[in-house]
Amino acid sequence: MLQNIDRLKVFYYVFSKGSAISAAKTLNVSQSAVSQSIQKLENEIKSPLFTRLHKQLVPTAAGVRLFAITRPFMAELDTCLKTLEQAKDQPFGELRIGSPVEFGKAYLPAIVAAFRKRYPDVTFYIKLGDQTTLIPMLKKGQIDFALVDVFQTQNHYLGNLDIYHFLPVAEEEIILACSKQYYERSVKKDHSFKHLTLQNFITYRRDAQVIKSWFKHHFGKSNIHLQAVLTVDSHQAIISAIQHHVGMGILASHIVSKDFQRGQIIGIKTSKPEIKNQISLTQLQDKIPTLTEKVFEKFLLKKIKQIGLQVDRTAK
Amino acid sequence: MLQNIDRLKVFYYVFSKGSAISAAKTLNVSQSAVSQSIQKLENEIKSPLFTRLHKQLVPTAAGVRLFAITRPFMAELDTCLKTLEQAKDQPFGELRIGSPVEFGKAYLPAIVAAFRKRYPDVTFYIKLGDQTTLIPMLKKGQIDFALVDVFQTQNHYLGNLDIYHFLPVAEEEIILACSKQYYERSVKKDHSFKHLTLQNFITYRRDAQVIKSWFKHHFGKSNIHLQAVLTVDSHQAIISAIQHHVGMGILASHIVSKDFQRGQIIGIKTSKPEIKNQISLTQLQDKIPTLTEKVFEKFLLKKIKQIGLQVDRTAK
DNA sequence: TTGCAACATAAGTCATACTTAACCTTTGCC
DNA sequence: GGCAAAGGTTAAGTATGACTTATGTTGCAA
Repeated sequence: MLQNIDRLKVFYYVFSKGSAISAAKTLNVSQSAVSQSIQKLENEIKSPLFTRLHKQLVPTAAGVRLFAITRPFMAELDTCLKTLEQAKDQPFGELRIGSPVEFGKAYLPAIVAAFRKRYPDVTFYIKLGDQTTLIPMLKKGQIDFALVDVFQTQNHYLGNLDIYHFLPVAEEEIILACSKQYYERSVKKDHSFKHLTLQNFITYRRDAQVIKSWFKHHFGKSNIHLQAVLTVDSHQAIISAIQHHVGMGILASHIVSKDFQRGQIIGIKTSKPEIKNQISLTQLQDKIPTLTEKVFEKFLLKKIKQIGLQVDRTAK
Repeated sequence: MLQNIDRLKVFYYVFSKGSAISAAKTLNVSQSAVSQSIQKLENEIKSPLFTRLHKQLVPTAAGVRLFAITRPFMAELDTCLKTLEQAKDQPFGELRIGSPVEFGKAYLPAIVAAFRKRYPDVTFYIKLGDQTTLIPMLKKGQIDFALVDVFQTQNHYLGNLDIYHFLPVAEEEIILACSKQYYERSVKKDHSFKHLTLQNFITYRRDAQVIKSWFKHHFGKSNIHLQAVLTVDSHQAIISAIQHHVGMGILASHIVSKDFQRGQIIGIKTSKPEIKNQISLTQLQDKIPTLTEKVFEKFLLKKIKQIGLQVDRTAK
């Protein structure tokens, strides 16, 4: 590796301008400094870059090769710095967002489309996943911010959560649901703890963690045994299974709002209010948000309000 | 433009290694120096490149963008320097050669092929043209060396020729020739000055400069009027026209050696010996030739000897 | 709690990039 | 042919700024 990359800058200008003097002028240094820089560079790579002709520096093959690499880099660097500059005045560049699968699939595309209509210079990268994938990505700087389910973010193997900043932005009702047919055949309006635990369950993970949380919340009991008739790590599949009368599963009510209103899907009510699952906009505590991020975040909150998922601060 | 490109090198290592300390180790400087470099870089571009997390530097979007540009450059630079290094031990890289059209078409491809069989790492760029195009290219460093017809290089508008080094490498016989049929019909063995000037001529340029040179050489007379029945700036076309009995034209004898031997094409003899046109290997006087160039030049001389075009130093 | 690991900060030192000034060489002009 | 101009090189001194050393800070692990 070169000791001093900076001399390449001098080389670049000498090559482009064809003379040390004009390079010196654009670099605001003396011609002598340019000459010395080029010599040092040549010594370092042990190849002449120019043949000294009278009043001219004529590039050698080595010089041409080096320039072929340097020029595009200088150009790219220039545009890169310009866009970074530009992003200070107006939203610009790529936003890398993490989002829960359901939310990302259901709402983000429309929000992104609306945002891009207003700010066409912003592009997006969306990573769908739960907090176990998104939080580490946040920590590694692979995404700029993440929407995560706070409810599920009790897991302590994510490390210290103090380094993150959580802003609740949306709230979803988490319900235990089944199809109308299944309800009439198996639940039969019996919402007792005992009867419900004997149902067929469709689970996201083998340990049925989320369903157990539901029972904990609604009946205050843990250490339950449940019959998981289907385990599948796709929320879409769970919804489909419920619609096909396989059994009961945990859902965000807004995801199936149509079926819900029509009575095709039934949510189990108890004396307790439904679990509210908060989706928080999460980012690194110490990170200085860019203009683009700030603008998008504001936009996101507005859109979420329009959708009707905004955090209901009067609820609890 | 960045004040100090060199700090990008530090940035590159910090980003790659994921920490300032390991970057400092590979750069053989203190951790503090790395930290300061990064801060200066950030100040300069007025965007944070990393968010400071405990014990970690997590790249920001800007950092990612900058790295996306910097990494490929560093990689390319590395391989470029390596190949420049490599070219010191063995022929390597691209050779840019200028050559007269005829010579380049007739002999260079075979020579290049043979050379590449032995040194497959060498590639070629061949520019065909006469000295009025090749010499300026040499001067601008666009070709590494040129083969040029010295005979024609009297033109003083090429500038001072002292900055070039000429090494005669090949010699071609320049003859005034016509087809057998044309000879029998029009020349009729009359090689007198008067009779010859009355022939039909096929010329390369309107002013028939080369043909007039031939008369100057063979009869010592200038200021001649000639009948140019065809002017075409392609040697190939001239040969073809001669073969089709259009008239007389100037040729390098070796180009038509087969027709010559068979008696299909006839060269005009006088009491004077034929004009010898020297092809010289020309390069910038002060240029330090690379190993690749040296090896190829040696190879070229050998091949020219094999072809039988070598300079006959006993001739004059 | 202590020690450690990684980064930030401050101040002083030293390297080196730059300047100034001289010199060399070719070109162009009178 | 002599002289100035233009472009580059060389040499020596200066001054910027990069690096070091030492210290401070902060979370994590033991």
